[in-house]
Amino acid sequence: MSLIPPLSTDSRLLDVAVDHFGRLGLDGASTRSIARDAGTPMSSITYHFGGKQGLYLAAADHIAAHMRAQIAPTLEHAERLYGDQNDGTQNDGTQHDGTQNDGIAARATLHAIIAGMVAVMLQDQTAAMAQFIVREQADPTEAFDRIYAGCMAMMLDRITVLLQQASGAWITLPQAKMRAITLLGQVMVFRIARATVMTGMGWTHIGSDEAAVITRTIAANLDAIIDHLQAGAPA
Amino acid sequence: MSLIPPLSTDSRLLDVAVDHFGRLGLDGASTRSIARDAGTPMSSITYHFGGKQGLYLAAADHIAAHMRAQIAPTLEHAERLYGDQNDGTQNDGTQHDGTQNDGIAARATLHAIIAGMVAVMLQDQTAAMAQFIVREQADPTEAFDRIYAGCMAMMLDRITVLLQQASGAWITLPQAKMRAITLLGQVMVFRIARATVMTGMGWTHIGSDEAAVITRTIAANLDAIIDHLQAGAPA
DNA sequence: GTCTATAGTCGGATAGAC
DNA sequence: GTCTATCCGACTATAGAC
Repeated sequence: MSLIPPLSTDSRLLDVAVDHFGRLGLDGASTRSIARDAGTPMSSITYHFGGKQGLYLAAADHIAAHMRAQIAPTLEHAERLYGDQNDGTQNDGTQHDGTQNDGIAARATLHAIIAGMVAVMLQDQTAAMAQFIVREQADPTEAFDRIYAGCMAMMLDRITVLLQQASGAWITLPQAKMRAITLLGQVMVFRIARATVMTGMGWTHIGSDEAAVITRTIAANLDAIIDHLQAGAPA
Repeated sequence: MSLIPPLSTDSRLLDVAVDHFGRLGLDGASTRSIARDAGTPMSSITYHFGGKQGLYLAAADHIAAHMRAQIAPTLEHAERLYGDQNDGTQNDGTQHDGTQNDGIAARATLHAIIAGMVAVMLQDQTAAMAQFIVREQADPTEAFDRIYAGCMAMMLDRITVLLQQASGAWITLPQAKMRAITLLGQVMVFRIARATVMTGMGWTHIGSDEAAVITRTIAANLDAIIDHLQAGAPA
């Protein structure tokens, strides 16, 4: 919320806090270390955020904002390319005919979103954020509510609606949401179970080649699932 | 390893340790609390396990053993039903003809394994274990190696081979392993992102109905993926 | 084998100087 | 707004009684 460039005390504290809280948890992280890494005395945390807990909640908001900022451009770009799914007009102003084109556009939008999510998951800086979120899922506090409302709800809902459109509305909304969650799992596993992926695949790092393999695999699964749903076989 | 029923000091310590280390991590958990919950003085940890780190590694082995014990029966049962994939004989002694039957048997075995894994993930007691494993993936120590070697390698490899057989060998081994990992992700998400699932689906608990919905959804995705691969469209 | 007592370190909160 | 100094509680490890 600061107007000063990117180096104010509270902004530095937030970045360090996300990293430390993510890696160590609320109890595990120490305000002393966070303050030291941010180059400020410990009592500045009390001054700016009211205490450890206040900093923790601010870190949660910071994570939600980061995720939103990373995903939003992909979402907008995809929907600009393939047309808004919610009205009957393409971005060039022509009408399209409903189910068929909607399905194709929805599928393409889904591919773009999934690719964007994979890219975010492969960023180094999302490691701590992912751990923060995972910890909050295991024992949700107010921080989870903020992250859920701040970015997860939007992403899940968007993917759910697109899946329903892409499958030709053969499935109910809860069924589509379940599919959206399994898609989330397929993307998430490459962040959360990174060590298993590296060991299992025999990879030493994840470069552009490995990233492409990951994206292609999930994209192929997505196509398989949509085709299956279009064939009218909801489970 | 104790021969005394199920209540020896070290056995109680191990159970409590898995829970505490899982929820709080190596640094976050305290030997004081673990000892207190196990009803034994803190110094018994030094005596039985050499210290905090020793207890931590023992907890990792305990987790691997638990997972193996939970999954092994499902694996054996499935392969007893549908025949061993590695030789040419059914369990009734008759020969089968190769690709076609192998594919059907492999698919059925995969369904049984996935259902078993989902059931394990929905157990309350796997919450702490999953968190333990997630934490080790983010910053692997010797504990991860033990868990990977102790159960994950076996499960991943088995699923990989079965996927290859079920798809009629249209895909390479690395491609099959990638699919196995995405399957793992679909199962995992219902444990790791439990709060998101509950909020997103509007569930208040996961009973047998919800468990059935989860299993059916992943099973449908599995069929979709296998069908897609059989059609000869590897990504 | 089991337990008590203690040494030494590090944590968060806070008061108050500047 | 920024920083120092201090209080008090919790932690691991260890020595040694029984």
